[in-house]
Amino acid sequence: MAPSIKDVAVRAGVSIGTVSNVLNRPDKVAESTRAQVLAAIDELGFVRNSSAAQLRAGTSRSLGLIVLDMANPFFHDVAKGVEDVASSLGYAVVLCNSDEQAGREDRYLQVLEEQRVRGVLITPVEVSSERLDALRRRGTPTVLVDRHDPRIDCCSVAVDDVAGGMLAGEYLVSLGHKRIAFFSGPMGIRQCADRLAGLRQAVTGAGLDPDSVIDVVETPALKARIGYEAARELFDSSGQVTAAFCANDLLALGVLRAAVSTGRRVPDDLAIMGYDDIEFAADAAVPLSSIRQPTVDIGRDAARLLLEECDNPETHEHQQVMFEPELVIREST
Amino acid sequence: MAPSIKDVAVRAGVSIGTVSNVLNRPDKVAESTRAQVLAAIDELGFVRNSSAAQLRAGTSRSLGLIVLDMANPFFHDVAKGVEDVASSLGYAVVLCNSDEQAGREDRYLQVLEEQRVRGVLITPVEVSSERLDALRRRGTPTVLVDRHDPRIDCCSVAVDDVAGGMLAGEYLVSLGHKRIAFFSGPMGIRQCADRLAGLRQAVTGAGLDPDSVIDVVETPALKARIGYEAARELFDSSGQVTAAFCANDLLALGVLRAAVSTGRRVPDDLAIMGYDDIEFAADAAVPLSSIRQPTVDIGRDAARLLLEECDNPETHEHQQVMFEPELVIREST
DNA sequence: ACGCTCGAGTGAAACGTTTCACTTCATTCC
DNA sequence: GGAATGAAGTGAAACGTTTCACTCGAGCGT
Repeated sequence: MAPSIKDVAVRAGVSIGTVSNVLNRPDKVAESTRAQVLAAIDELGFVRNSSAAQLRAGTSRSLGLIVLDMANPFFHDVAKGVEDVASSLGYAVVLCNSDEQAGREDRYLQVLEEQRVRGVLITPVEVSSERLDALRRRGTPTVLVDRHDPRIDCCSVAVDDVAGGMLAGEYLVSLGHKRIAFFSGPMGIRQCADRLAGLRQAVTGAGLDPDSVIDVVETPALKARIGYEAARELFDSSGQVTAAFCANDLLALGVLRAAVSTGRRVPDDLAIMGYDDIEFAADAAVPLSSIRQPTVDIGRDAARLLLEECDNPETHEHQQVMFEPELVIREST
Repeated sequence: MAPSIKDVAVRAGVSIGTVSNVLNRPDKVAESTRAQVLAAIDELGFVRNSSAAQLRAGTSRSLGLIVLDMANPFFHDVAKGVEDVASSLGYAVVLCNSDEQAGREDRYLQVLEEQRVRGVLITPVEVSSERLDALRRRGTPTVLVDRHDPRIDCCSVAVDDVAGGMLAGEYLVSLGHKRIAFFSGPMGIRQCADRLAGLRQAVTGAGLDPDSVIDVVETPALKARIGYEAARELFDSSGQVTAAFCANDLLALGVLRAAVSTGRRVPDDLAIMGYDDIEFAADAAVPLSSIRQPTVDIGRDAARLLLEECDNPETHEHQQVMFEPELVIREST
C-alpha cells in the first residue's frame, strides 16, 4: 500500500496535523520541522491521496469540459483557453469528448457529478438535456460554450454567426461577385442558418436581391469529402457562380479540391471563403480566406465566467457573452 | 449539501449497508426493497460521491492518458482506441495534453498519481522522466505509446517506422524516381531518423546509391508552414528532384502548397508522399499518398495491455508490440 | 420438534485526509 | 512577578462510502 500521511508523521516524529500543515499551509510550521517532514515525504515517496482530501474538504479543485469533437480544431482551441485560465488558478480540467453522442454526454455528466467537479463547461449535443438540467438544479455551475440558453438561466459564451456571415458577404460583394454559392451543412445547425442569414443581409444591404445572387447548397455534413462532392455536383450542373462561401473550412477545403481537380483557377475562376480559420486554412494549397473566431478567448472567458460563479454563487449574475468574428483575407479570394 | 447514502437510507427506511448493496450488487437485495431505495434515490437526486467510494475501495476505475498534442490527429485516434476498450470494461479515461512540455507532463503525472489511477498510458516528452520512473517504481502500471523503452521494463506499443520508410521508398523507386527529397523534421526525433533509414534501405535494395538519390531536407518542425518554406527553398536552389517523401502529412501538405504556388503539376512534375495518413491527406487539393499507421489499434492494444497488467500484476509479462504500417496510394504520386 | 441452511438485512469499522479547539512554552508588557 | 500574547504543534472528529461479521426468521428434511 502507498504510504499515508500517517507514515510520514511517524517517520518525521511529528503529528498528523503537522504533516497536513506542511502540505497545505507551509508557513504555519517552523522551518526545521518542515524540513524534517519534507525529508520524510521524499524518503517514503509519499503522494497525497486526493480522494481523501476531496472527501474531507467536500469540494474538488477541478472543472469538467465536455466538447462535441476533439478532432475539430475549434474545440481544441477552446480547450486550450479553458486550461490556460483553469490551471493558472490552480484548477484541473477533466476533458471529455462526447463525440456528438447524447449517451456519451450523459455518461460523462454522471462521472463529473460523482467526482463533484466544481463546475461544468459544455457544448451540449441536444438543445436540452434532462441530466444537464438536473445537474444545474442540484447546484453545479454550468457554462454553455458556442450555444445560448434561450431561458438565460446560465452563462454562455458564443460567437455572433450572423455577423460572421455578413462580414464574408460584404467582402465578397465588394469584390464584385454577383453569383455566390453558399455551401451549408444541415440547416438544422444554428450556425449554418445564422451564417446564411448574415450573408443574405450583406447582399441585401448592397442593394442586390439575395435570391438571385445566392445559391444555397445544403450538404449532409460539414466535412471536406462532402464539400468536394457537393462542389463537383454544382460544377456539373449549371454552376455559373464566381464565389463559394462555405459554412466551415473543411467544406471549403473540399470545394478547393474540386476546383483544382477540374482545372479551375482559384481565385480567378472561383473565389473560395471558409469559416473558422482552422490551422489548415492558412496552409491549404491555396491559402484560404476565412472568418476567424476567437476560439481560445471563448475558452478563456467561459472558464472565467464559470470560476466567477463558483466563487460567488450568491452575487453571481448569469452573462451571455457574444464574441465578434473577424475577416481573414488570404489568396483564395 | 448533496444528499448522502445515509439520507437515502433514512428515506427508504433501510440501513446504509442496504443502500450500498443496491448500488453495487443489486442482485443481493430483494426486489421490493430495491424499488424503495431506487425511489428514494430518485426523489432526493442522490449522486454517489466517488471520492468516498475510491477512498474506501483503495482503487479507482480510471486510467490516465497523456498525449503530446491533442491537435495532432494521430493522438486523437489513439485516444479513441483507448476510450473504446476502457469504457467497454467500465473504466474511465482521464485525458491529458502535455503539449510537449515536460513541465505539464510532470504536473499531470502528479495529478494522476494523487487520483490513484489504475494505470497510465503515455507518450513521454523526454526519453526518460524522473517522475515517470518514480510512478512506476511505486507500482502504477505504465504503457508507452509510440515509444519503446530500451530497458524493456514496461509494455509499449509502437509502429515500425523503418518499415514505413521502406514501403514509401520501394514504391517511389518502382515508379522510376531517381532523385528523391526527404523532408524530415529534426533528426533528433526517432521517427524521422527511422523513416529515413527505411527509405535508404529501399533505395539500396533497388541497387541504387542512396547518397546520390536521396536529398535530405532537415526542417525545424513537422508543420505545414515549415514544409512550405523548405520546399520553396529547395525549388529555388537546384531542386532537380522528381519526388518528395515527407516525414509527416503536415509537411507534405506544405510541400504541396509550394508546388501549386510555383505552378508545378502534382504528380507529373513532382510526386509527393506523406506519412500518417491523417484525415486531411485524402482531402487535400491533390489527395496525398501516404503511409497509414493503425492508430486506433495502437490505442486499443495499449489499453488492453495496460488493463491486462492491472488485473494480473503477478503473472504479467511486459510486451513490446510493434505494428506494421501500410501504403496508401492516391493521386499525388 | 430439532438442527440446518439460506436469503435478507444490519451496524460498525476502516479508508486518508482536513480542520479546529486545544495545550505548551517562551516572550513581552506593565 | 504575573498576566497576556503568540507561535508551534497536537489529537480527535468528521467527510461518505464499502465491506464484513453478524443477526434474524423462514423454510427444509428427518
